[in-house]
Amino acid sequence: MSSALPYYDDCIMFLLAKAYQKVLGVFKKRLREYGLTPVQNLVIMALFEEEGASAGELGRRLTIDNATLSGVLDRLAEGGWIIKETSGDDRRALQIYLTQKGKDIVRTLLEVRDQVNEDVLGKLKLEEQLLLKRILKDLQG
Amino acid sequence: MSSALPYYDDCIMFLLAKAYQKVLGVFKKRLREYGLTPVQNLVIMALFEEEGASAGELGRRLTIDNATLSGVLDRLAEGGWIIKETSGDDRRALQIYLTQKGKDIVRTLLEVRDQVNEDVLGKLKLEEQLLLKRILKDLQG
DNA sequence: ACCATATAGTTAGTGTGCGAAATTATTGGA
DNA sequence: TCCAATAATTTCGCACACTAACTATATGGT
Repeated sequence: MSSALPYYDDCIMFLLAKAYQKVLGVFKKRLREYGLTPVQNLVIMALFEEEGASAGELGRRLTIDNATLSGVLDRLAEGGWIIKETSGDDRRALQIYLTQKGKDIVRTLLEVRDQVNEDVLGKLKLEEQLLLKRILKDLQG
Repeated sequence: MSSALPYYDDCIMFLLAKAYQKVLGVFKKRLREYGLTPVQNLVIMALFEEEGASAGELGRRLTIDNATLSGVLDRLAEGGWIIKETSGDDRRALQIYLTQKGKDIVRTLLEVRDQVNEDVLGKLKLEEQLLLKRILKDLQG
């Protein structure tokens, strides 16, 4: 007498999708007042950690496709968060820098991240939080 | 003496995003030969479990936005997987059914799900798998 | 019966993700 | 030096995801 579970209750893709969408929504809402999206946030933080990075370097660091990143960078430049220069060493490549506006938002973005982490993970035991992070990293590899 | 972690190593949104993208990619690749996307797969399975469902019911079950679902249903109908009828009870609503082609793919979709689960979760201990699923469900709520 | 309100679904606009083709610049031989 | 193979980025096309606006239908109260 098996009471069949719904299909998606045993579909890891579905479970990940919905957890991700939920968390992304929280993040998005918190960023709205700054006019930034979650992905734009990630790119700003990656640039803060690696000034003058090229698009390729950012893409590798963030696992974002070149084709996707190209548009994200355009919107960030248009919003005055970053500057795209062509590299002197290799004129195919970009050197991308945060503007002052970009640098000024970094502290806020760190706070937003920590608030979202707390919102989302707060209800879990510390050991569960650590295990979850470890497993999610393992899944990527 | 804090050796600062990269920003995203302590950003649950990022960790979820990348794990999800990885698993989604595996799923997508396995479905390509059938001409279905992962989301289309989900809708077919939900319809299999709830024949004649309306768009709203599918959306609630799968946590998919009406606006998104509308396009997904169009593409499924165009591919001959489903039929959209307007309900007699309430002419605003749809009654959506699998075609024979849609019913015939169900067994395959179950196999694909199980293969992907095995691919992705196989390296984890069983207790880790269960904990992961539980936590992901908790995050949604 | 009538109208305000609510509900089901579609459409438009923006952002993201990804495969594939195109563009421009670099490099390693022949 | 010149040309083929590579590499960095962009562009195009398609599929979602989500917000807001819109259409069509239902419903409840007067």
